[in-house]
Amino acid sequence: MRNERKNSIRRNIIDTASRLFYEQGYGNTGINQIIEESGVVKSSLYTAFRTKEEILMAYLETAGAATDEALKTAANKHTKAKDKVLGVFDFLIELVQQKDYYGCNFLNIISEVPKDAAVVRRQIKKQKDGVRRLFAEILTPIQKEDLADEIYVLFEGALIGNKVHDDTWPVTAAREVVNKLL
Amino acid sequence: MRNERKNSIRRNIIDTASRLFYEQGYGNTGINQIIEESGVVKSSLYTAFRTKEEILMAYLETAGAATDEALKTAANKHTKAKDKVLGVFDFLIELVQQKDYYGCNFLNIISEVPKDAAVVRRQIKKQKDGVRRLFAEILTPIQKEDLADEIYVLFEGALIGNKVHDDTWPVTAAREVVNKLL
Amino acid sequence: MRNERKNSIRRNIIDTASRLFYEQGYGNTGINQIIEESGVVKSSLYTAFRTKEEILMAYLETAGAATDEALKTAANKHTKAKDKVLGVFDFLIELVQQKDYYGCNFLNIISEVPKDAAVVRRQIKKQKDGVRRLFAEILTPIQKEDLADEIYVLFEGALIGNKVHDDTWPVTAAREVVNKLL
Amino acid sequence: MRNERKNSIRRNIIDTASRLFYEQGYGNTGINQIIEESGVVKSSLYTAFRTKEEILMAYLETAGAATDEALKTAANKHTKAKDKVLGVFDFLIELVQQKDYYGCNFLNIISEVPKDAAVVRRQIKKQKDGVRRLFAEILTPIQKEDLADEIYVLFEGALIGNKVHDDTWPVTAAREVVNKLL
DNA sequence: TATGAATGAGCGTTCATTCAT
DNA sequence: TATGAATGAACGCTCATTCAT
Repeated sequence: MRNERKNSIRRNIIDTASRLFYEQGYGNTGINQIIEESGVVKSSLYTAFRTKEEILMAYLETAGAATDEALKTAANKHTKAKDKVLGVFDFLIELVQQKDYYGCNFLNIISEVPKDAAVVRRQIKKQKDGVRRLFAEILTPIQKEDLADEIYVLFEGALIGNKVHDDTWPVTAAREVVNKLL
Repeated sequence: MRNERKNSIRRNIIDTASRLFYEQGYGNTGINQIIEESGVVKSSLYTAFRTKEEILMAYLETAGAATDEALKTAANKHTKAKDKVLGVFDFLIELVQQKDYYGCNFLNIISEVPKDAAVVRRQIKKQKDGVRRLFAEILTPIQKEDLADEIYVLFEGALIGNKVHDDTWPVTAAREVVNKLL
Repeated sequence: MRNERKNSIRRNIIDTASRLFYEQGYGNTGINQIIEESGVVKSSLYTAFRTKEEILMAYLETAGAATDEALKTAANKHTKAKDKVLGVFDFLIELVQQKDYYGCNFLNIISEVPKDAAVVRRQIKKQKDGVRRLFAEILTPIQKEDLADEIYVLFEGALIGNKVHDDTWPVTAAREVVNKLL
Repeated sequence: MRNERKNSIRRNIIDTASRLFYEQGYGNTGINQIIEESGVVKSSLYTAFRTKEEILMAYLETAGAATDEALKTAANKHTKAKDKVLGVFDFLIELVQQKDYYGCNFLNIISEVPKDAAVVRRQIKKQKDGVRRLFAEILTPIQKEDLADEIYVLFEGALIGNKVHDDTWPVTAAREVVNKLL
């Protein structure tokens, strides 16, 4: 019961903050907006999290786990290595066309965190290293793991290109290069 | 006389703001810091620029022109199309290793501007369209302009990958893919 | 006209803050109370003063000048050195009996400023050094300036004793010792 | 068992709070810091003490008993009345030179307690009345008890003078006056 | 009794912008 | 046109205390 309540507060904050951080950005989201939209009192928020940055970390971890899962699922729809990789890019193509898609959770954050927020940067790097590893794991069976990072660079180019141009073509272009590479 | 002064004020603000926006980010840089470090008084700043966003626009335009120039110069060091393209990536490799390099000016900004700042987003898109066009112009003579956008996606992947991992390898990996593609 | 307004804001803040700092203490007085009772808007206050501590400094300087003046006046009512010194203690006796007297401005502050507020402590020390100097200057003509610090210690004992016991007797006792010493 | 635990909690809180109140001041020490550094959970603290002020009272009483003891010990090192009194000031001279000395426990507090904290002020007065009584008791055998309060004022002047000037000379000066008086 | 969770009020400070001259 | 002064709203965070279990 106690934990339920604590968790409900934490969850509530993380859920609200996640939505706001994602839609508006970290800097453009104030603690006050988080408490208003979550209904959690300010001091309770600061009992659950010591700083705004800690909320950001929770957001990154939550979104990170979901992203890992989604990418793996997309890959595992296929059996052959090349299809798995292409499956990831197919997933991206669908993803970026969703109307509530505002770009990659992690790339959105990385440019607006202050210099001294090394923990945040490290977490994002860690998340992205997971994607590199995913590609490497898929490609190892066909002895093409040395292509993992090249494909990863295309993955990032697809995401940020979509953000800049607000269009699907960067993802499609990246997929096409992957298709040629493998 | 007046115009000189006005222009010197504008330049002064743009120079200072550019440095700060680039090093700290747009949101992490306050108007007060800009006036302190530029020596321009606050109301003069607001005579020269109507909003903070206008200063941002001036920064993007200034940095954009310089970037265009630098990329063209890097390409024009070579004569053959493929070499020109690779020359651009070679330039990136050197660029990201400079100690005062904090990432791509434009990708740094795009994620932290508020939703309603369509002008800013449009400007960044325009800037990046210039890069696509550059690749297309280089590749047209050898009838490979349809690869321009694929190479552009690698260009962006290189930049943002460098930002995330704080390392040169994403740029090198992107260059390698370009080498294979052409 | 401009300066009038600026000064009126500064003066207004200093006056209000002085009263509140003196009556309630520095820590027990919030910026919000200062702005409410002075009528000055919060951001105007922070244009005039960079920090709360700066307001404290202005208070100490203002009160310090007034105190210096009052002590000198009290001393100069007399011509003989001993009478001058006793005059200072007579002034104290009257002072501490005033109904709006809450103790020495400076001793009130010294114990509640944080460790790192060295500027504040230095200012208080400087103020008190002025009192020591006053006694020394009075006593030099009769070649008793070596007693200045002993009398100064009695001066402080009188003030803090009055604060602790909320009574005039510590001042009277100090005066009596001075009478014996000279 | 329960009482042991309760007492250990009380002692723990008092010890931690005493250290913090003394080193940082009452206002500059928050309940949160006390619970963090004592390891006692917040609600247990509020079971043992009803308010922060009650903790302050416990601190004053504890420190008061220790101070009484120390002063008596210092006096009883001697047999003659004058020596006893001078012994107290000798003790002060050593005391204020200790590196973890931050001023008189009681004078440190008196200026920063809110107006309405009459209990606290009364306790401090009571503590200091004990010092006056000590001097009186020492001086009664030699029929000089009428000097007790004059010596007490010097005692306070020594302490607060040391606080202001961060130096031993005020204590030495006070001792010298005592020497002359007796 | 003991406690983990929750509270509302307030902290000092900074934001981008506008006004009066 | 240029400027020093002024603005209201919001910032992230901490306070001493109380509640439900």
